[in-house]
Amino acid sequence: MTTTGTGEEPLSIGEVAERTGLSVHTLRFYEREGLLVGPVRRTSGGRRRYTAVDVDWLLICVKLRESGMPLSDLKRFAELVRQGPGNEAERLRLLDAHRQRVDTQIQALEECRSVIAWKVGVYAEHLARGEAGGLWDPRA
Amino acid sequence: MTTTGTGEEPLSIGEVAERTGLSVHTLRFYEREGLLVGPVRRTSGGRRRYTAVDVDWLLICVKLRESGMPLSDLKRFAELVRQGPGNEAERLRLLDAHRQRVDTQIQALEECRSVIAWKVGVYAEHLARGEAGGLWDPRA
DNA sequence: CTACGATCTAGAGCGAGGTCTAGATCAAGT
DNA sequence: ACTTGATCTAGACCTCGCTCTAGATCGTAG
Repeated sequence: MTTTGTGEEPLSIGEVAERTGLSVHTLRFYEREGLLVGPVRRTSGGRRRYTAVDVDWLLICVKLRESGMPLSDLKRFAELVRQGPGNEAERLRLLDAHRQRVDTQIQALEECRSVIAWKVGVYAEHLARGEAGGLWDPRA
Repeated sequence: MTTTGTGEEPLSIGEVAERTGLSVHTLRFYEREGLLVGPVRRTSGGRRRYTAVDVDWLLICVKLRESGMPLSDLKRFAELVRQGPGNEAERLRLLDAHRQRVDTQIQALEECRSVIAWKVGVYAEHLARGEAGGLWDPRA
């Protein structure tokens, strides 16, 4: 699953940026912040070489961020993984709490959507009844 | 719909804060930023008195913000309403564009949720199979 | 009249999450 | 060797959306 692309050759930061949708700046920033699971390998010349594992982790980060997980939680999660086996229960708690937040967020958004859709309907109907609609405005 | 409460008596900023969930600071901030549809009435002594219309507008603002509309768009929308009838088409465009963004966002969140749920499942299963699980870790 | 809490204005401060700059180095093409 | 473009580091800077402070005033309950 989560195939990263070209088999096994490590990728440059630019290539990873393309594949993850993060900017190279952000990739370096995330690394500095300790959001990665391990230190990224380097070439003899000092350039970063990302492995498929690195990229898979980043893709998960993207999903977690996209769904609103704060960097601090992401960092905590990365720390747990870095520590190795033994703390799976905590990792689970962290993820599950986030999942619940996402569910809540989806519900909230759906409510927003219906309010907005209703207002859109009001305007659409108004316009359909003719631009010339005289007595209208009721503050909305 | 959107009954605001006590019939018709204007409300103080504190009462509006309670009813909208915004802080009094934020209410003043929104006003300064031109996010309200009209200038808020004042008592002789200079205190704000919000009408039911003001509060209804604020409740809509809350929904739009909650669903991620930037303050700049909210401001634009307020300006359009302030200008009065004649620009309904633009109001509609603005709202409808936002509705689409909300839909996209919901879809994205649902995808995130399923990725997260999958990972939660992986951990849960691992833990169920016994804490003592020896060979495990695969970087996640 | 006195207290006390709520409100007022103007403006500073803050936390999150990047984003960009400068100046140097690396690596590949010609 | 030279040019070009990608990367490197450290650190400054930016936007967004509030949030808070100071110091004054209002208004209601004793």
